[in-house]
Amino acid sequence: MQAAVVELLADHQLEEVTIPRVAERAGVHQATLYRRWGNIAGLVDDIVAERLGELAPIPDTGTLRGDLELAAVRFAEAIAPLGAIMIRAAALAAPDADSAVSFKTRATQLQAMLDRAAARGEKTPTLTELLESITAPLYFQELFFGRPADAEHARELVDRLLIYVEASR
Amino acid sequence: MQAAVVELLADHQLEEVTIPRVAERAGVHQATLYRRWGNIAGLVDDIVAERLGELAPIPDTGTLRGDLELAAVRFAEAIAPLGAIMIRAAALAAPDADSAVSFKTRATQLQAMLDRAAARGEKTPTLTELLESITAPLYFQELFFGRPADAEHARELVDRLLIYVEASR
DNA sequence: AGACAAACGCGAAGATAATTGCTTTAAAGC
DNA sequence: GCTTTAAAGCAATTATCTTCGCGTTTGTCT
Repeated sequence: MQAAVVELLADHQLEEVTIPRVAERAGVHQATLYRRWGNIAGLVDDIVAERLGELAPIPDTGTLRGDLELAAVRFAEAIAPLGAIMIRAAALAAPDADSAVSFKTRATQLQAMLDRAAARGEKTPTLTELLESITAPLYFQELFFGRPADAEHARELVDRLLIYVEASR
Repeated sequence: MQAAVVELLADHQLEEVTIPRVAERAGVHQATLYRRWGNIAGLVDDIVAERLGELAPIPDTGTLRGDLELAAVRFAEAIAPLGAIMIRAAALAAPDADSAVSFKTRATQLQAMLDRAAARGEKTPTLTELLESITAPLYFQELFFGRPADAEHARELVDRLLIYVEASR
């Protein structure tokens, strides 16, 4: 299932990736996909969540900078191969229940990461600051400029966030 | 045309806003819309660009902070009434030619704004830093949390950017 | 093994969207 | 005022998605 969607996204426009096509490629019946996910957005969103869970687990390196960088780089690498298209598809599904849950879960884990840093006595950003300073720009660049998320950019963003945190607290 | 789309977006899901429906509401023939825009995404993207041009002209207040705040607040106010839905629709159309042009135009104007500040001798962020620190978070919050862009939040982001710029240059 | 529940396969029917050739209206230039 | 050109209306055709009832498989529990 995962494979079929990723392959289709690789050489088709997002609008061309439909339930019937995914079903054909995956060798399952369309009705199965419609029953399980309802629409393409739900399916793709599920896959993004799955990928992030596998490829971008929340790190625990012992320092805030280490955690942030690893989290950011992993995140960038997990979404990069799929390009802007997958992010757009995931964004489409955003406000409904399921994807909200997967997002919330991830947010909770990131919060725990920040809490660990705070417990060590480090100056830490808020979760919102983290999401807005790192996740948001990575998504944004993909979405509007087609710039794939890469490790170097991710590190740059972490740096920017930490400079701000140091300066303002 | 504008009106028909905005009205439909007001009380329908994005997927329910289709060319045939917009055409009916606007009292024009669907073929007209298909010929001019090809699909819904192109149409919506056009409308977003038009709105931004009208409602969020690039300011020239005399100070960087003033410019940034006004630009951010206007931007937030221009997109807020449309909610996440319109951003998603615009994002869908992102990488193709037309929307790239409108985006580029806007980016050029913002760059000019930054240049003016630099000419006055102010410490200025890069265009990328501006987009990533202000535009990206506003989009992100709308997209994933349904939090409408509001003036206060916009100002907070400007503040964050300027603290960073002061601290790092 | 047998019984049950849950998920999947199948194909057809129904609904909607997208395209097309042609006609008609409107506008612009001369 | 007339000609030319571009855009909009129109309706039929085509393509595509989406849903549905029903039978079959698969896995689990006893």
